[in-house]
Amino acid sequence: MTKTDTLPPIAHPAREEITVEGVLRALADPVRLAIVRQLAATGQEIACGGLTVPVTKSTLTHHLGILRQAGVVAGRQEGTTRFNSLRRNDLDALFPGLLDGVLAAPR
Amino acid sequence: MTKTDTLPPIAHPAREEITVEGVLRALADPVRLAIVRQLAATGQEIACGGLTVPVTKSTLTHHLGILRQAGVVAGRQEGTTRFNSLRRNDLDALFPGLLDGVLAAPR
DNA sequence: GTCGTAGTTCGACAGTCACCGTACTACGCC
DNA sequence: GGCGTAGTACGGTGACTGTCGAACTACGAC
Repeated sequence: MTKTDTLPPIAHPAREEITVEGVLRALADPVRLAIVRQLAATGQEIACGGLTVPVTKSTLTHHLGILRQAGVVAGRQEGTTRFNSLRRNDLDALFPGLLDGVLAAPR
Repeated sequence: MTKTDTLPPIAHPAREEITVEGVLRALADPVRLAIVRQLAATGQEIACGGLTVPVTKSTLTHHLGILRQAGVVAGRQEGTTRFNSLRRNDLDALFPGLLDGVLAAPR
């Protein structure tokens, strides 16, 4: 059928699809770690333009894509703005303590 | 003086030298994750030859070097055998919950 | 001394990755 | 409609990384 059934704008992995290795690989980059830290610090959604990272827009899109594919962040489209949020519930449920351990680290 | 003062055979980072990013990067590889899992499962030292990994000896040496540099594992030389152990104390002190979260993950 | 075993070192090679600039789409406002 | 802004897609490039085989060192046993 050609009607607009559900029409998911962005693809995210289901909770069961998230793997430790994918998450670790996603977090093992200074830029992505900075993104996650900012999302965790505010505890709110942040638009791409609201993230403070030392890379260009295209590179930022690249990193957000990796974080999204790994199941670390979720994206919500609203107009031309894309709001990113941390999938804390899923990560804490799958890997309890992991995210807190990473975020608590001084460096 | 040229006497044998302490004479550390293998160089490991001090606890303060360990960084989150380094640890994450070290763990973000299936082979290294398998090594860490085996070390954690037994809770004891394991010689290089006692590790079950699908790579050659030289590649295994390479991975152990990365894990050691990151401060994840410690190596102790005894004759021609090198015993590897998990630096659980240091990791738990620096990043509480991180290692447990990783190890508890089903995949 | 000789031999076998444990592990490291040294290129070399293929694949991946972070990064960028440019071009493009989509939305909102005038 | 026309324009500016938000973000994505694409193509390319340099750097890093995982992998291997072969050569090497070091220790222990015979």
